[in-house]
Amino acid sequence: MFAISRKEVARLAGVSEATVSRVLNNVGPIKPETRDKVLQAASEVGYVPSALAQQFARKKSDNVGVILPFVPKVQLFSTFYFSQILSGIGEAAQKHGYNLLLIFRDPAGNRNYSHLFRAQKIDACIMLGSSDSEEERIALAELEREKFPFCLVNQQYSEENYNTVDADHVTGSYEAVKHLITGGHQRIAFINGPIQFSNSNDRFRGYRQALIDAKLPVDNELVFSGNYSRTSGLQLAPELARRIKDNQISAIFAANDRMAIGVMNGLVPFGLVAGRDYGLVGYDNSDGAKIVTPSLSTVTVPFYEMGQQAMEILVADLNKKTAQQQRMTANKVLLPVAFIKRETS
Amino acid sequence: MFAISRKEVARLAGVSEATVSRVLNNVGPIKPETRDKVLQAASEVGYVPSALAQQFARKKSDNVGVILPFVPKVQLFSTFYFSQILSGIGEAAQKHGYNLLLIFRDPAGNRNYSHLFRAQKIDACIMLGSSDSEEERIALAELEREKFPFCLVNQQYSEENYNTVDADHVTGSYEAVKHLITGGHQRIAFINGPIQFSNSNDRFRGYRQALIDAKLPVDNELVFSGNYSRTSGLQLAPELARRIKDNQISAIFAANDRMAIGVMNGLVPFGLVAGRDYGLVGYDNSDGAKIVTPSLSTVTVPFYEMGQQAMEILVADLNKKTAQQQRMTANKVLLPVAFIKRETS
DNA sequence: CTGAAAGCGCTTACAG
DNA sequence: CTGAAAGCGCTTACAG
Repeated sequence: MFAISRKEVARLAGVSEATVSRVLNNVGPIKPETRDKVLQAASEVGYVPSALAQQFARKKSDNVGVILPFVPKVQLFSTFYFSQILSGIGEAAQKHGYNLLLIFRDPAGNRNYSHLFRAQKIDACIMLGSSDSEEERIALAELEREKFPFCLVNQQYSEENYNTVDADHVTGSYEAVKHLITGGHQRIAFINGPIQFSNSNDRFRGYRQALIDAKLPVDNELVFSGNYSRTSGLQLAPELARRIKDNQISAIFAANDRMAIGVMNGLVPFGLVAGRDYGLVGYDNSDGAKIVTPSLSTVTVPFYEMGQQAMEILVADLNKKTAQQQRMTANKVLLPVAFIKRETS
Repeated sequence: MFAISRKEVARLAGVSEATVSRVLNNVGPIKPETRDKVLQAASEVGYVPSALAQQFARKKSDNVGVILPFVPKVQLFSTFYFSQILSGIGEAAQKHGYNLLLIFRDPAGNRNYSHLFRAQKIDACIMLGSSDSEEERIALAELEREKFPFCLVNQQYSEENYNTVDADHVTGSYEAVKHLITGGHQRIAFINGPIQFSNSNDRFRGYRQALIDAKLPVDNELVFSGNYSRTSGLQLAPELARRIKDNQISAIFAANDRMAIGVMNGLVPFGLVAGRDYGLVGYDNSDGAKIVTPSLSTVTVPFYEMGQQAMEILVADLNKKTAQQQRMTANKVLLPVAFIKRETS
């Protein structure tokens, strides 16, 4: 149960403890044979440096925090969405020697992100599921003011100079709607998610522009809103069914797959089948889109790459900081998305 | 950018630094007015203790590691599965003041879990997606030998005395198959996952027992194997189609929903519809089971609770350790599952 | 009830 | 190229 100490290694190798550290950290000039002696001794006793002591001495935790919506709410979000992003973050973190600290937002709505930095629990953090609110803005502004490195994923505060990794949802939505129009649809309903998410607004802009470019009217009566859950799509079904049957709606574009699938499932009891009685396009290219019947046309988003890039940006920032570089200008990355045609459209 | 130090607080409150620590940690007897002075001073200067220094001094990282399959492979597993368990772990961790350190297994197959403990990066860990292999057994045995607290989720090494949280997959599978038998099915195929997972074996045992209890033969010709992915189910479709049409198979029980859905999707081109032309039951009650058409009968597993319990077991172990209690006997928890009837059966 | 001091196990500037 | 020593910011046994 006793940890093997550095002292032991030093004794065995016949050098000072400082030299052991230097060899193990590959720092400073070391005589090759000294290095060998130390390495030999270290592996002999199975020495493992204490990360706790290193972090303390270096004043660096090597942890990158990943902020997630508070637990019960995670379910509301697509698990697909988070898993993909998280995997991407994990891959890049591993590559650069950082640990991932998972942090669920406080249920009480408390947004004290800087506390995590002040307590030195994390060196940087990645915000997932961030949404525009007064508290969130205040919390992010504080991080910025204190120069704590962070990066937003899939959420933008356009007027702010924050690191951001997002996907081109305007174009993605534009393509989705354009596809429906090309397919002959003129009355296209849009089901959006909450407007606290910048990517909801992006989708609306794409939807709107596609209509305008096709010289079709933008009718507020055709814009609905849900909360990105399947249930919220399901609940709109009766209203949508009525309008489809009245020929007021011929196709539907939903801001994510889950709502699209909710709609699709909900319209079946009304005898309405996607792809046959109305066009339907979702968004995200989640696992669900492939397995539903008929399969769901959608827009694929490079979530994995988004996670990777967010991590890369932070690593770059952390290295700059080490190099005493001052003001860093924020990095804003926008990745491409792609429309995927399946059976519902 | 300068962290406010404890020294500052001590000066302001007119006490020693030791007293500041005592007040903030609520340890030892403190005169109420001293406490007030310190608390007042601390909040005045916005003092936040360094977690790094605390962890170092206490020789305790407050981190619980969550070991996940290595990144590319995470996709093979159901994201649903991990999200649920992770949320449960997160909830319990938060409650007890532990941080979650996400650790993806080494792609190289290296299983040096103890290194994480020796480096003091984690105080305990939870194993997700563990499967029976020589390397895994060696790595776990080492943890046990060193008395590093860990807990397995959804995987058992029955002959070993390890902390384990699992669900009663034998009964779950038994119920699923019994339901099919009750529905009049006599030739029930079983699609299992890799046998390195104890829960695959559990499912087979449940399947087998249900047949035996119903005085039906256990026919090896009816047992197939996949890898828990949708694709592996899809690939079995041609063979299954042939057998269904030959009346050799009347129903299928798949070890998870994804394979069941793969089968279901794959049989459609053969004109075979689940629930009409053959009975089908999956396992997990994933999101997918609800959205496919026809909806999939399945077995629901309390993943969230499993995560919670794993964390609770570890917290109890860690507290015991602190209290110098010696040999701890492992905790083995088996949670109940429930069959859910939907349209495919 | 409180202070002075040792100690946790490293890193790293300084001196040689 | 290497050693002696200061310092990182806490906790906690010891003394009073």
